[in-house]
Amino acid sequence: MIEHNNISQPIYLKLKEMILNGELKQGEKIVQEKIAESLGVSRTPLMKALLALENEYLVESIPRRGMYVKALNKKEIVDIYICREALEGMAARLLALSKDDKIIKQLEDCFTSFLNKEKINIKAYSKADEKFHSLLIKLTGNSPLDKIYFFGKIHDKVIGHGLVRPPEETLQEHFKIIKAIASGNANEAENLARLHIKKSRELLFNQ
Amino acid sequence: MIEHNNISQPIYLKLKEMILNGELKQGEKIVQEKIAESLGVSRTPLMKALLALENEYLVESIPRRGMYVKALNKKEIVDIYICREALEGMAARLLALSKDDKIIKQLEDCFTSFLNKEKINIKAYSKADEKFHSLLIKLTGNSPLDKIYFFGKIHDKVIGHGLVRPPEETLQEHFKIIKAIASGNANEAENLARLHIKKSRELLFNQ
DNA sequence: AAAATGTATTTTGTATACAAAATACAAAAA
DNA sequence: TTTTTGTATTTTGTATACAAAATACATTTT
Repeated sequence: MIEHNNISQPIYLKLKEMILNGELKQGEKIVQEKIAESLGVSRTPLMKALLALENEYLVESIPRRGMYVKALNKKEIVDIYICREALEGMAARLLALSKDDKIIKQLEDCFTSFLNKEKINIKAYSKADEKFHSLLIKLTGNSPLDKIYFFGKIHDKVIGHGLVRPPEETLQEHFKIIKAIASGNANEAENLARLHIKKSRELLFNQ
Repeated sequence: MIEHNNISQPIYLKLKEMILNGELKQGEKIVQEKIAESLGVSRTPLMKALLALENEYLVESIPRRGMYVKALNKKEIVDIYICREALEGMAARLLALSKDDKIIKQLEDCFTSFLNKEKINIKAYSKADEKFHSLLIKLTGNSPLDKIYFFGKIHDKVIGHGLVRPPEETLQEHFKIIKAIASGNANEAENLARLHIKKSRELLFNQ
């Protein structure tokens, strides 16, 4: 039966999930007919989804050869962190300038449940971390910024558990960033947000 | 006759050109069959090109309605400039840290022909300006950064002639940025690159 | 005349068909 | 055995076909 309501979107989401959870492995070739059949769709909407994923650095196309799950080398990971540094730094600056209590609240809410905890659940914290960083971007209301920030989920895949540094170390930093935003100190907010990413990058790089 | 060597790429380039030079107007609907026929191709490779353009903020898709040439409002233009501020600032920083004479040479070459000129040709300077800013990004060798920097050409379209401020004002600034990069002063390079964009943004905003 | 309804046309979204390029693999040659 | 060559198979890139949604437009109703 033929559907006409955006099959591409679910395919896109499904493939993204499969890539991020490792069901499709790095470097693996995506044979269109095979994947299309396994998902019960034709190659046309599948191709749309793949092109979207290519633009998110999750899939790589080699013309006349096929689509491959993007395999990130160390340099690319570092380069992605450098981009995040620039973008999240700017986001923190913008939020500090906006002075909106609701924004502070939402950012704090990511982490309040982890305060004064003896042991922090890594899985839960990792999710909160991802939420926080993506919120930082979204709350700016700058849609071009949001459009080019698609790296958030990538490191999840790169680093097994999704965290480069332990929660004990980063929880503090997150609240410092929020505090700087709340105080309206744009320079401080930007610097702290950048330092936060930079520390992780340097740790990854010197591994 | 059926071709099998990336028709999408030329279509993409052609459409991009048509959008940037105004042949396709902002907000105009792109009726696939019409464009496909006028380009002598089918809808399949056209769709690939359109999806690529969508990811570059040049085309907007409204599901089940069609693809439209993206019309940028003032907020979006400002938001794009904010992104450029973050990205080009970071690029200038990276180049300053890299300390490579060839890089300095290439950046300088963009503008040397305009030095000590009585009258500067706007068209030529506008092209040089675009070259400079895209080089700034490319020379970092950071491919994710290059991938997310696709705004360079957009303001060309937004601002008629492609320049927000007169060459007399910006020529100086460009050389100051290059000088800071050459001296290896990363903070200075980043600040100047950001200020350069910010000034144009503020001018646009207060129009 | 304006609004509502129904029908015809257009256009999108998806599936399928098919040619050419890429790949796999077996047979022949070195 | 290793390399080369030729053939069969697979897979991509493009074109086309077709159903459903969207749009246009004329007719009817108020």
